[in-house]
Amino acid sequence: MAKEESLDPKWSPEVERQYAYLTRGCAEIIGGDQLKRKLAKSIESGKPLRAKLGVDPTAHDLHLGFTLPLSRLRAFSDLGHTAVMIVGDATAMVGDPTGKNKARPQLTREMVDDFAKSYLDQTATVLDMDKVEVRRNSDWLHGLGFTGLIGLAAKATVAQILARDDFSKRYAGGEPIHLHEMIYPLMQAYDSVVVEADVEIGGHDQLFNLLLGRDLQREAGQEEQACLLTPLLVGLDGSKKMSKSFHNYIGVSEPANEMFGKVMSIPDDLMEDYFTHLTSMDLDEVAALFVGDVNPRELKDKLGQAIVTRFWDATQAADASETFRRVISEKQDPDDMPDLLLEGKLEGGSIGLINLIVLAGFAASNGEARRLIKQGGVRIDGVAITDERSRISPQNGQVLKVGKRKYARFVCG
RNA sequence: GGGGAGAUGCCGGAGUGGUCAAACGGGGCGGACUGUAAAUCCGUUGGCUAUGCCUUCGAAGGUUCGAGUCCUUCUCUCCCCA
Repeated sequence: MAKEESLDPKWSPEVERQYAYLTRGCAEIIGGDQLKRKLAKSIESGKPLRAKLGVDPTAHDLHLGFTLPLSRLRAFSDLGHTAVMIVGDATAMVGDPTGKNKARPQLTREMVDDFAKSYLDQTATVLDMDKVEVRRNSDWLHGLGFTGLIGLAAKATVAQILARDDFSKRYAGGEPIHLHEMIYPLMQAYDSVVVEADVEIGGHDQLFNLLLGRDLQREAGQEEQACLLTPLLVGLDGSKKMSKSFHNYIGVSEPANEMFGKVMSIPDDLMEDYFTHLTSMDLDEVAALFVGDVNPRELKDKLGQAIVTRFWDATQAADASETFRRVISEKQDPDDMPDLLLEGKLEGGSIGLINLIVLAGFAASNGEARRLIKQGGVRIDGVAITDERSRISPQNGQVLKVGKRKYARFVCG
């Protein structure tokens, strides 16, 4: 990469500025030199570049990992280029095989439409949707027909597709690979041809897919797209990539307190990564944070507030920080907690503790409630109760605490 | 079309007739500790009207006093040959 750039040092400062802005935090850049050339041309002609990001609507929640490519797309629109967001409603029904060790369940039309809507809503937390060109790839993919599909399929070889890490692993591991999954990369690569993308943005695991876009564009007589690969954000567990299926994610629309708390739970080593990729802080500034003696707790608090501010606002961020300190660090009760209506639930003014916990929704079964009690995780007004057979006579306003974070206030009659 | 292997709890993966609600690991949960919902350590992890009972090891039948473990059929997957 460095070599490629040094070949042509004549780029104007404006090209370099835009390039740096657009590629901030990228894990890999394919065709970086091409991108600079495109930028130079665009600046000269006043014609904006077309930056493509494809998103398959396959679930309701958008998590912070998705915001990395979204932020790159945002960078393009910030600079006056055209952000093209492709809602992969056709590809979603096939299912991206990337990183999967098994085929995804087939989604129905209704599910995809539903997901697409909530995706776009959540995307608005990062992008200014008025500036985004939204396209659905069913518009062209569904009209391809069998002949068109054959034509597409002729563009790649089985060996090429199988060379992908995820496929080869599945193949080697004796996992099923369906034909339609092999078509997937072609479908999304074809999108690039249709929207005439100058740049495509994607997660690092999408490398193969995006490269195929370049191939198809070349064959179609278009200039190849540059590819900006964002790193895969590591999830809360500190090892696997953030993903819904690993339960290690923070959703973009989670409540401020929840979001803040989850940030506080990341391993310390992850902080720099999160500062880099989830805030817009200057990279030098980020690096400076980690120089010398730093209190990880303070730093993580700062990180949490920065992230909550981005998705909510500064006031909520400050509140979340404060609440966390009081409730978690100092083990005080939070200000607001759900009421637990006990009217009609009591017998002779009392109730079994186990029933109470299940009633509050803090345990899925009596057995779980019993376990929680025995393990000392149940408190009423701060007093631990460890006898599973206890009967409680709840008083209005008393606080039931289960585990570290589950609270309810009794409301009697 | 032929031959072989396999399907176990949230996940991975042991288990080959009773002592199996099922080893072990991961994850989850609880506790202690702490600078945090980090790290570490300890405990726990099917359900119930609970020293017993019920449901669970791809599905349905069967053998047996007794089956995750044996038999039959079925469903699904993988591999090899054609």
